[in-house]
Order: sequence, then C-alpha cells, then structure tokens
Amino acid sequence: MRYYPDKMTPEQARTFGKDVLNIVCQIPRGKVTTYGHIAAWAGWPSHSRMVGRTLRYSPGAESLPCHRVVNIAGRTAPGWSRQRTLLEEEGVTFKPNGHVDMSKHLWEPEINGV
DNA sequence: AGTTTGACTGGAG
DNA sequence: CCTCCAGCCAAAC
Repeated sequence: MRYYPDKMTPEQARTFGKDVLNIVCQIPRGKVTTYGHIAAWAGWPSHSRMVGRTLRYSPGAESLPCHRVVNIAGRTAPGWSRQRTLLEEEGVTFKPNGHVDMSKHLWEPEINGV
C-alpha cells in the first residue's frame, strides 16, 4: 500500500475521500470495519480522523452502509444511537459493554479484489 | 496566519 | 472496563 510522508495536496484529499466511500460501500452485510483500517487501505494510515469526517460530512455517504464503520474498540459513533439498531438488524452482535463484538464481525479487506 | 475542532488511536492510570 | 491525555491532521474558525 502506498504511503505519502508529506501532507495531502487538495487533489490527494479528494482521491482519499473517493477511496474511502468506495471502500465503505464494499463492507459486507453483517460485518463492520474501523476508521483506521479504511484509512490504511486508502493509503494514508494516519488519517483515521479524516475517514470519520468524510463519512459525516460527505453528501453521498448517507446512501452507503456507513453504519458498518465503528472505531477500533467497536464503539458506535457518538450522537448516532440508531447506528446500533441498523447493525443489529443485520445480525451484528454487541457485547455487554455496548461495543460491537469485533472478533466476530470485523471485516478484513481483500487486497486486489479478493 | 494562529487556534480550535473532531464519526480516531494508543497508552497510562 | 472506564476516563483522561498526547499525538494526529485536514478543516473550519
């Protein structure tokens, strides 16, 4: 995976956002992944926060399964309680502490299209 | 141009 | 397991 040590140019930021959305739409039903993983797969390992921003503010994100993205601990997005409901409807199980059971539902990407 | 803000993460307490 | 803190970095102030 490519990694640019320098800061993003506006063009790279655009590509990053596009890649993020493209990755999110590939998360299988009943699975979840994390901000950090998506950032890494998009080629910018240290940009997990930007993944969250992209999903929250990108207009097209609502038509994607962005509810299948949680943080590394399996915690759902703050201020979006419905996310848990959406996941449970897909069969995602939660632990007693309210976090997604990552050991069962974490989706690892297939490099180069499976 | 400097400061604050997070849909984050990892480590410490 | 939880909260707090430092590092993170594009965006919004």
